[in-house]
This record gives sequence, C-alpha cells and structure tokens, in this order.
Amino acid sequence: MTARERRLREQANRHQLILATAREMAEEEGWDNVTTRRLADRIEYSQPVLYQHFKNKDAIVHAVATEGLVELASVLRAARPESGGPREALQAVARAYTAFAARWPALYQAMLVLDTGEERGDEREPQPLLDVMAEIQEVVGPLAEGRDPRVLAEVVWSAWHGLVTLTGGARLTEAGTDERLLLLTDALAHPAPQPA
Amino acid sequence: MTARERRLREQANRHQLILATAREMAEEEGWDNVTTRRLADRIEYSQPVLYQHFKNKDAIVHAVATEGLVELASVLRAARPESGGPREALQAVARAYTAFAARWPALYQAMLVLDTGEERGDEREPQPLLDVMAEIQEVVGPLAEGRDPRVLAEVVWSAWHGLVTLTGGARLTEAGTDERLLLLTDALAHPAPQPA
DNA sequence: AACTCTAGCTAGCGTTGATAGGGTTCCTGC
DNA sequence: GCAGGAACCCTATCAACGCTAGCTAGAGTT
Repeated sequence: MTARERRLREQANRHQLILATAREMAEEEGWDNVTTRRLADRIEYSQPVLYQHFKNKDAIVHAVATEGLVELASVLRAARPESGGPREALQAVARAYTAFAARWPALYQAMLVLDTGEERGDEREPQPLLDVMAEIQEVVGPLAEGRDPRVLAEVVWSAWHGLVTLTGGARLTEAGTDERLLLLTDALAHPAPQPA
Repeated sequence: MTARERRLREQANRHQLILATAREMAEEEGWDNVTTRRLADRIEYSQPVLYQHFKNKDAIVHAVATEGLVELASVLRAARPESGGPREALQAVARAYTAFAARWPALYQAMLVLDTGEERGDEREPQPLLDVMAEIQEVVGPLAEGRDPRVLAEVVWSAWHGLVTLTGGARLTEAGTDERLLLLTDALAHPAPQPA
C-alpha cells in the first residue's frame, strides 16, 4: 500500500507544481502567454499530462483563482486591526485588498476577471469567495448604522474591485489609490462624521 | 473623381459593417466566439479583407470599444435630469450607467475589460473615455463639498464599474443593483444628510 | 484598346487547446 | 523470481485560431 500512497503523493505534488508554475508564469508574462505547451515544458512534462490533473486549461486558471481567493481572505482577516475604530479598520482592510491586487495582478485577474463563473451557472458561489465576502461584511458591519450590512459590503467590494481593475487597466493612476480609498471610506462611514 | 469617391464610400461602409457585425456577434455569442473567420463569413467577405481595415483583431475590438464609449458618454449626458437635486441627478446617471452595461454586456466588456489600454502605454487616454469621465465629474461636482471632484468622480466610476463587472460575472445578483446604487449615492452625498 | 493598379480571393504558416493510441515502466500475485 | 496486468506518460495528430503571401481578375487611366 505504501507504493500506492507514494504515487498519490507524487501526483498531488505535481498537481501543486502545475498550479504554482501557472501562477508564476502568469505573473511574469500574463495569462495570454501561459499556454499548455509552455506550462508543460516548464514543469518538464509533456503537454497531455496537464489533462490528467485538470479537465482543460480553464480549470487550471480556476484552480489558481481558488487558491488566490483563499489567500486573499486570510490577508484581509490579518489586516483587520485588533484595536481602533471601525473606520480605521475599514481603511486598513481596503489598503490590504488593493495592495494584494497590485502585488499579484495576474492572480487577481484569474480570481475575479477571467474566472467569471458564468459557465458554472447552477453551482453556488465557491466557498473561498464567500469567505472573502464574509470578511468584508465583518469589517463594514460596525459602520452599517441601519443600512443592510450585506448590501453595504457588496458596495464596498464593488468599489474596491472597480478601483483595482481600472487601475490595473491603466485607466486610473496607481498613485491616487490611497486618496481614493480615503474618500471612499469616509463617505461610507458617513453616519459618524469626523470628530473635529 | 466620383468613382474614387464611391470606392472610398464603399470602403467606409464596409468598415462600419465590420464593426457593427463584430458587435452583434459579440453580444450574441461572446467575444470568444468572434473569430476572424466567422466574422468574415458573416459580412460575406474573405478573412484577409478584415486586415485591410484593421491592423489586427484587437484593433477591431478597440474600435468597437471606442464607439461604445462615445455612446455611453451621450447616454450619461442624456440621463442627467434638467431639474431636481444633485443627489437625484447622480442616482439617475448611476442607473443609466449600469443599465447601459447590462443592456450591452459584450460592448461594455470591450470598452473597459478587454481593451485595457495597457499595450498602448505612451498614448493618452482616448478622448471618448475622457468624455465619459468628464460627464461623471459633471454630475458629482455639485456633491463634492470640499472634496476633490476629480477624485470623487474616480471613486464613483470605480464603484459603478465594480458593480457592473461583478454583476456581469454572476458574483452579484442583478436584482440588487438598484438597492446598491441607492446606498452608494446616499453615502457619497453624505455632506448633505437627507432632509427628514 | 492597351496598360496599370488595386482589391479580394485561395492557400498556407505557425501556434493554440485538446485527444488518441502505442510503449514503457512499475506493481502485484503466484 | 517471474509473468501478467495495470497505470502512466510520450509522440503524433486534430481542428481551429490569427495572420500573411502571392495570384487573379476587374476596374480605372491614358
């Protein structure tokens, strides 16, 4: 039985190697240049091996995206300060969100631009994505003040996502991100105007 | 000379035919299924004819996108009510923006998702996009209240764009759009709290 | 009427994602 | 220790992609 286990372990390792390599290549040269041939070359296997692990190329992107969502959820969790006001907490998480997207643009793209989840219509939203949304809702909750925390979280998330994608597409300058986040945070925390 | 003019007119017609057909096909089956062969078939010309009009396929998408931006700018302009408060004006334009994106998802994708403008690095932002941004700034201006209208406009635009793309990717439900827009508008107009 | 030039076609190149089928290697059971 | 069988991975190939070269036919010019 130990032989069988070794095989399984090796397969699992290769599975992860494919994902890590795909992510690396995407960050280096963009997803367009991650072809099945070049990816297979880089892991030093032949092209069809990829299809033993994943149904198709989209499935690889999807798997990378899922790992990214898990990572993002934990980053957001870690960014929430233990003390301080709710507005500062929101601003801190906002910075963490945009910083994550700026640090790993290809990963972010896989998560929320390429892997739109349209085709998997009947499936529920994947758990890692729900975790990210829950984390956002957690940090905006204290600022709701009568507003629906869920809707508030959706709006916050949308604004962050819009900032990130428009900045990534060079429609907004990277330099202005912080100023925009400050304005956004202040606006959404409006029920408690700045103590002068 | 009239013969030459006729040729030019025919070329211009075909130019527009290509763009209109590409847009149609994209809305019907998505940009992935708009291939140069199928597009050429549909306009009843051979594939290389496309390359007389456009440098490559991306240039076609880009041209469609530019037309879309012009259209969006005028839609936003028309949506701004002549009378009423600034908050109502913002909400009206917000609805127009999201409705446009929902009505023409493939067009919107060409405008602000696919055609990211990254590759045309040194070029300035195209005028139609500047027009859209100016239109947004126009409607948020009266709500600035000391805030930088430009930054405010960028944040508003980002939030709308995020809502649109997350909704289009089935990450947010289409049904909640209006509620989200109301919350967003109220938050951004915070310096003037609702007269009770 | 002969010439030129342009426009659009057929054919093909290199690359893409994905699959089929043959061989080789390794494990299992006798 | 060995034969049978299963798992595995590679070579070769497919259809479709974006794009280009080169020819042909027809229009415009002189």
